[in-house]
Formats: sequence, C-alpha cells, structure tokens
Amino acid sequence: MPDAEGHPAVDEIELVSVLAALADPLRLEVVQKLLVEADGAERHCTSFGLPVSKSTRSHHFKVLREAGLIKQVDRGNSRMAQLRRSDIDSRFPGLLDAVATAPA
Amino acid sequence: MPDAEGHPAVDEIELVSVLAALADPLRLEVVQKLLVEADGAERHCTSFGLPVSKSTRSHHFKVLREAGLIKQVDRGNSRMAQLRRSDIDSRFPGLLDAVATAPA
DNA sequence: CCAGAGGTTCGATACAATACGAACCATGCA
DNA sequence: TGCATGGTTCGTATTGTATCGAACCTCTGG
Repeated sequence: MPDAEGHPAVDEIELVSVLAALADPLRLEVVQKLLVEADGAERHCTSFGLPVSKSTRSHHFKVLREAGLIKQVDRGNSRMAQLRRSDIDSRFPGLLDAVATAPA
Repeated sequence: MPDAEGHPAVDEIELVSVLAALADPLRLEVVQKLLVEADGAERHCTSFGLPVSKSTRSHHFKVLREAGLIKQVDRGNSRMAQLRRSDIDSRFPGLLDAVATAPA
C-alpha cells in the first residue's frame, strides 16, 4: 500500500509501471539526470528545465512518484526529487544501470 | 534506416522506443517469454496465447519489431518471432537481463 | 499581514494507443 | 484450382495520456 504521499513500498513497485514511467521522453530525461548525480542527491523539481507548464510538470513527477522511481520530500516551501536508487536496484537489479549507460 | 520489413539497425534502436514497447503488459509478456528461450530461438506469433484478436496481435508485434526488440522471419506460410538479444545487449547492456530477472 | 513563489488539483482539449471486425494478400496443401 | 491458414491493412470506436490555464493551498520573506 502506497504511503500518504503516494510512494509505493519496494515490493509493490511494478515493472510495467516503471517501464511506462520511463517511456516518456521528459520523464526519462529526469531520471537520467538524477542517475548522474551522487547517490541520494536531491534536486528541485524545477531544476530540470522541462519545457512544460508547472501543472504538466507536476503530473510527470506524480507518475514517477507513483511508479516508485522517485521520492518527493517536502523542504518547506519547495519539494525535492530524489531517485529511489537502492529500492529499484534491489527489485530490478541492473535496470537503472542500463538506463544510465544508454547512448544519448 | 529500417529495412524493408521495418527492422531498425542496431544503432538506430532508441531507448525510449524500447521502453515504450515494453510498457505494455502483453508485449512485456511476449519479450519475457522469449527471454527464457534459448538464445536465437524462434516462436510462432500465435504461440504466445495472447487474449486478443489477430489484428491486435499483429499490431503488437509490429511495435516490438519497429522498436528493434524482435526480428520477424518469414517461414513460408507463417511468421516467426525472434528476440534480437545480442543487438539489444550490445546497445543497452543489462537491460534485457534486468527484464528477464524481474519478479513476476 | 500580505505578496510572491512552488506545487497540486480540476476541467477541458487534443492527440495517441488499444482494440475489434472486415477485407485483403500470401503460402501451402488437397 | 480451390480453399483453409496465418498476417497485414484499413476504418473505427474506445480509452488513455499529455497538455494547458485557472483556482487553490502552503510556506517564506518582507
């Protein structure tokens, strides 16, 4: 059962949902940018420079969150995105590595 | 440039297209079934038991083919599906392994 | 206290994806 | 030659997704 903010538990993360979340160019870009950061790094949702309105951006982060790819943490005014690296690694070993090393 | 049957060359295979092709439950099922076969194994398109009409089945195999995941070979009357294991492996190392070992 | 910044939600719209049946094109076999 | 089998293509209905703007909430900083 997902928590109050919509984050699924590790054993609830579905492969199809993860793949569907990654199957959008903007969301893939976000995940790939998070992959080159240090493990556990946080980034502002606005810092990715997505060329969409803020409601659309909110939608994409919701998809990533509900798929289990990212964790969103409230930091007072703003909200930080953090890749759930170890969670995905433990459930789908090698998947994020493959996404990280994929040709641009 | 894809060949006459719509198969992209190895360096034309796009990560987003592969992920989008895998993001459908039926297509993921097909790929996972091919992954447990011996490398280079062929299977009838009808042998997967997909619960859809033949026109829909044809559509899904077209998506897999155009994404570069499978190769379709004419065998006289019927058509065989073959996973492009080494092609995907060389372009996105570890991706198919992750899909193969993912929990059901 | 109030204005602005960051996010979410809602409703609407436009587009893409899935699905089907019917028509059609091959191949293989009687 | 005729016909069944396996696939593709086409048109279409249905559903889902991406997108936006407007309204609203919450926190921060004057």
